[in-house]
Amino acid sequence: MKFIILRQDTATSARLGRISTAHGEVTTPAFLPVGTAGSVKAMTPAELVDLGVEMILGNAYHLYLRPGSKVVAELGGLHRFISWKRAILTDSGGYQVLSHAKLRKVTEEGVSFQSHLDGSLHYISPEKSIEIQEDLGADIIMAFDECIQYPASYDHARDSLERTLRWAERCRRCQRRTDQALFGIIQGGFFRDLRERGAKDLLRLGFEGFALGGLCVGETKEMMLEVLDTVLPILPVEKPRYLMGVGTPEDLVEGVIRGADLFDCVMPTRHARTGCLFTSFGRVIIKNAQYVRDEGPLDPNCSCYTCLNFSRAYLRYLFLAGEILSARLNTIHNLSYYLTLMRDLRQAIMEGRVVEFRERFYSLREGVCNPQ
RNA sequence: GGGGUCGUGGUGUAGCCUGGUCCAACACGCAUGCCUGUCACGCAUGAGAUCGCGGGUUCAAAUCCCGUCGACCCCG
Repeated sequence: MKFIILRQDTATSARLGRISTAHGEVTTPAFLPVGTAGSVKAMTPAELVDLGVEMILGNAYHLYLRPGSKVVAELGGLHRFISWKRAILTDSGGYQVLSHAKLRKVTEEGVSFQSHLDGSLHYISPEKSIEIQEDLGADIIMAFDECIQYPASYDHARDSLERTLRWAERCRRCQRRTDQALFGIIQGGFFRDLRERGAKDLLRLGFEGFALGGLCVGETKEMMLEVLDTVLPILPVEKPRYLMGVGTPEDLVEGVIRGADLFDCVMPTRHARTGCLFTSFGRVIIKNAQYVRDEGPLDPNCSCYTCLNFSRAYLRYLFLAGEILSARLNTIHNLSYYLTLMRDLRQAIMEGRVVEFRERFYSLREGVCNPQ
């Protein structure tokens, strides 16, 4: 993997860049749709390409459990298995330590889980996570970290951070393949000194990119932005910065302005399936009764397939009727919205008008949007 | 013409025999919100029935009695 900065904004920390991988280039700032279990739910790879997706995210934990990372390796790796020719980044499975909290046991050595699929016992260590991710063969792989819930005590956040740092070092050391970029993950909860330590200690281990983890776990917007303001400035300019699990359209704008390059989030795809649609005016909850006879497009400013061809009334009907097409059309739109937002942000960086973009982005939402 | 069963929110039901704890419960539906390194799930909150109608018994009736209307069934 290679990363170059094409343009650095002067008024903000935003930057335009390009990641080159064996599976194509990714222009940053970029949003990665989430394809946890080897598929971006409801989308075909061809549709993702049409939307302009250059990299997707897969998950080591899920693919290890099913169909099995060895199976994927035997079938030629994840790209070939899911027929996705562009770039892939795999998550280490660390987040599942958090999301499957009930079933976990964390020790210095690693984490034991009970499978959420069949209850069988499994064990993932930093070494195991790297092995899985090398079997999957993504272009970018993540260090195995521990993501803690919010709120967390200082002592817990510190212990967890220190363990995550030791795990990061083990990940670095056990890496075999040289054609995959390994990113480290900065934890530290919402304590400024811990985040600073997490970043500085991780820098010394020499990863090819740096991620901020443990964000958007229940903290306030201000707290998250404070972490970004603390950590992003001390990261090396020449390495990609990745905000894991982030976030809302607003989060993306704020992240880009602070110098983040990569984002992934289930929000556009999951919300598509649960009827919450993103538009230039804010969120539209498509099941609401006010759309029952609404013949207009979901977002008049959007030129995706869904907005060009279907009415709000039809989208509402499809959703309430539980039609599969609802998930598909909604996902096409939400992903289109996210990808267009990122494309517009990149354009704004290129043209040196990031601040203006931000103002317009927020002003469109004032007063007009669906009351939250 | 005779006999029987049933009528409870939008839908389907529970409660009725053994009247009070039912200004009525459950499911689905409906309405509003939530969802941030994903079980196409899930969660929260809310609206909605004078218990077909009328009368009676009783301190008290969705519940017992009488009448009546309606739906369905059986016999003629």
